[in-house]
Amino acid sequence: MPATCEQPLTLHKEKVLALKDAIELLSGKWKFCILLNLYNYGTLRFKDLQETSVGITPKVLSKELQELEENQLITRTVNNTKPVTVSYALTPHATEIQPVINALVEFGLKHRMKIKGTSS
Amino acid sequence: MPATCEQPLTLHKEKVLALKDAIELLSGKWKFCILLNLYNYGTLRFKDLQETSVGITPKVLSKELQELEENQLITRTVNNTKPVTVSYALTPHATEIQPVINALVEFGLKHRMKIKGTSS
DNA sequence: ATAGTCGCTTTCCTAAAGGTAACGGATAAC
DNA sequence: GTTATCCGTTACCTTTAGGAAAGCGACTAT
Repeated sequence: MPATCEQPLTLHKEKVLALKDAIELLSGKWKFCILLNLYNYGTLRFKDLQETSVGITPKVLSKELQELEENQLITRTVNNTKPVTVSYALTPHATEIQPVINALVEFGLKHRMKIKGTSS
Repeated sequence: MPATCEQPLTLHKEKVLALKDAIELLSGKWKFCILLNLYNYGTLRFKDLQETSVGITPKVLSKELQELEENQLITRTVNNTKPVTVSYALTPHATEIQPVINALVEFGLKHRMKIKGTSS
């Protein structure tokens, strides 16, 4: 039905499925933010993530971290420190998301200028 | 607090804000999918989008399109055809999102192989 | 006049996301 | 023994996203 079709239909459908997988995994208010902080700082403890992801509550942070770990995007390491601390870090597999985040950040910056300049 | 800091704090905070803006705008189950279809086909009518975004209901599609239009990512054009048709197309500003979608698709493909190969 | 297409809108509902607040065990400092 | 830190968990609640089903106005074809 569409007027133009730039690529085979099957290839396009595969892309749609892959996109839906990625969305199912990463959508929500916090996951990208958590990952960005880990990209920037390398390794962060629970409390660090609570502070850098401004506004998140411990309950939600805990849940997001579990989901990211289940999907092998981060690792969880318990350190035997004085009060127990837990370190979170990215897995190699998570580096595949870095281009996504970079692109999102860049779009966000441009969109800010575009929209907030227009509607004022 | 974080162990390593690869860039100035202010720059990082700006990135976090831009990322949150982008997430607020694009998160959800359908927006990326709609945009991908428009990238692929160039221009689509309401019903085309309903078919290519498999599973979406007219109500939700309508809402998503309105939000995308409000944010100047797509244009809405009413054609004076026999039964009324409406064409949706991307704005130049929307091309900024293409890298995001490409990166998401690529991640989705790799993640499929990684996870579904592992857990079987 | 009946039935179909297209682009929605409306109503109703459920499930999930996410927030608030308080508490828990472990350990350590005062 | 009281307080504090760290990493959560639990219980409860509100908000939002999103799905199901039906209808509607304009037009067309039979």
